[in-house]
Amino acid sequence: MQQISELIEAKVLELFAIEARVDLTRPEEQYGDFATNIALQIAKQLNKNPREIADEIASSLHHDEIFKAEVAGPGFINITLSDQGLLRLANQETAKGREGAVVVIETNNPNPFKAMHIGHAFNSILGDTLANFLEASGAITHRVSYHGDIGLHVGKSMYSLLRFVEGDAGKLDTVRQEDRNSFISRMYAEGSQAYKEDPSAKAEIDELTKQSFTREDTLYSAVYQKVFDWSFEQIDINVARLGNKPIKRRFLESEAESSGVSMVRDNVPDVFQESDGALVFKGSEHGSFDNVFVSSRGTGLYAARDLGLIKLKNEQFHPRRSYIVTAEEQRSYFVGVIAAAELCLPDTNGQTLNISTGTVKLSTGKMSSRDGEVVEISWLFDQIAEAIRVRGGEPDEALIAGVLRYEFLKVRIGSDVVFDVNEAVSLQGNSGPYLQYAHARARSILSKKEPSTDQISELSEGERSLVRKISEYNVVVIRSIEELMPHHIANYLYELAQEFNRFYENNRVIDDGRQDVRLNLVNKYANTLKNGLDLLGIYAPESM
RNA sequence: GCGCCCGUAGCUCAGCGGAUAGAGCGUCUGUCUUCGGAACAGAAAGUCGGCGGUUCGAAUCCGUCCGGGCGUACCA
Repeated sequence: MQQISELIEAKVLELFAIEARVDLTRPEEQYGDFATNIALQIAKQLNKNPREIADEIASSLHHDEIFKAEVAGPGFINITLSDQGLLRLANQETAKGREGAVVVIETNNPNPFKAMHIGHAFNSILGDTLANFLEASGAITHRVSYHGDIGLHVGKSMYSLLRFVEGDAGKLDTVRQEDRNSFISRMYAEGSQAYKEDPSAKAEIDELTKQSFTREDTLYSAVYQKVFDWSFEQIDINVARLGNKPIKRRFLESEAESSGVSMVRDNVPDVFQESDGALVFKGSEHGSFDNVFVSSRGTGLYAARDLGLIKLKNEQFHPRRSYIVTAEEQRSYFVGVIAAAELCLPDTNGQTLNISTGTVKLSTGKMSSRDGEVVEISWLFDQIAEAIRVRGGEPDEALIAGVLRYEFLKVRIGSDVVFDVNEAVSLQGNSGPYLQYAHARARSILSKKEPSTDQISELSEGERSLVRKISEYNVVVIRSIEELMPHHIANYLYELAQEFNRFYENNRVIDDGRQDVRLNLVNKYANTLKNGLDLLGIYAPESM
């Protein structure tokens, strides 16, 4: 493909003395394998009819044996490769645009002391997938996580927990392991409600929140530690169930806090200024908004912690790039935090990038969750498993994760995801299971007979369509990885699987006269699909 | 008010300077004694929010208006 572009560029230079950049696109199949609009682009400066220009270029290209060139429409040059040329294209390797660069990326950040919900799942899956992309492009990738182990949500949970244990932390042992998820979730919900409705509870919770920073009281500390451990046990389980790869280092807000607050103090008044007793960063001068980093009480706020976290990551990894995936409401906030960090730590300049996602909204369909506010991840797992069972399938973990991953990865990063459980769980059409099924089907054929020959001379129409689609893989993947936009791959893989299913309907493989050729193509297809699914972190099953 | 994001088929979304605007779901009609039907083929359905502009060419770029979301100092 690169050669074809260069060939045409050379012809344009030769015929018209113009140095132009020729971009090839993949047009609809009826037009050929590649197309370029170069004639339309240079028509004006040549003051010539674009079709004439296209004709000249096209006829000069005709000699080459690997393709034919035709002019169509207002002046497009459509290029069709020989079957051999197309097949060769289907075998290329992907490029390594980040070879050797050290990068850090947060791949999950649910908080302990409260339930993990669907929004956490979204960010986790996205972060993990982008980490796959970074790795695929050759970067030395460190997956990390970041969690809020201090603050108001801890106070709320501790309020209910201390009531539950009635002075004896040992009472927590009566909670069975399989109930811990919902137990933690209930404790938080109750504390949250009390905080809202009962002024005396609110005062108590504020006090318990302060204690989350120090944890000096022995009962508090014992309860805290136990539920902290449970929380991470559950977080690890749930994150793994999403299909995420393990993280290298877990960061906590408490450690980021101490690092961040001292950093802020050290940079007064150059970076931060005192205002009403608080330490403030004038983000409005840096494309953000003025924001308090250290409160007038002297405690670090969220921004100070994020600042400290940037420092900790830099010290530990010295990354070329550090990625933080968050919801869009934090977009402008992070512009400020990153600007402040770069002023305090000049060697982190250009290092930290905030990728902001849309929000997960719930459709108005039959969406039930215990408190009506959030959809807990464990509930969602159950719903998907049930849907698979209803269909007569085995709800193994890989399938469940595939449903969620694909649902979140198929939309462009930044746009909102309206999550409809019923639809996600329908397992039909443009869905994770469709792709997994399309893979299992192909592998099923291959398990009956192995492909032998790699000698393919001529392709039938249906075969050629499949090869044509396979040959698009590299371009799509390179673009997707470069832009860190998973949806390009997701959409491509769906089209690829559709193409295969079409092929499958009309082309008998085993015991057909063209068995050897077709086995080879099925093998190519299955490997291509698997590679793509691997990048998305979706398991490609041999059977299901 | 100011800043950022978004308005594409009934619904959910791709397409982000080019050839008749695509897909899934939903609706309607078919295929079906299957190398695994979680499939395939087809139909109906769109003033690409409105209006201007740039361009040989605009859903795509620019302006403006309308409509929605988020943010806008001691929450996270």
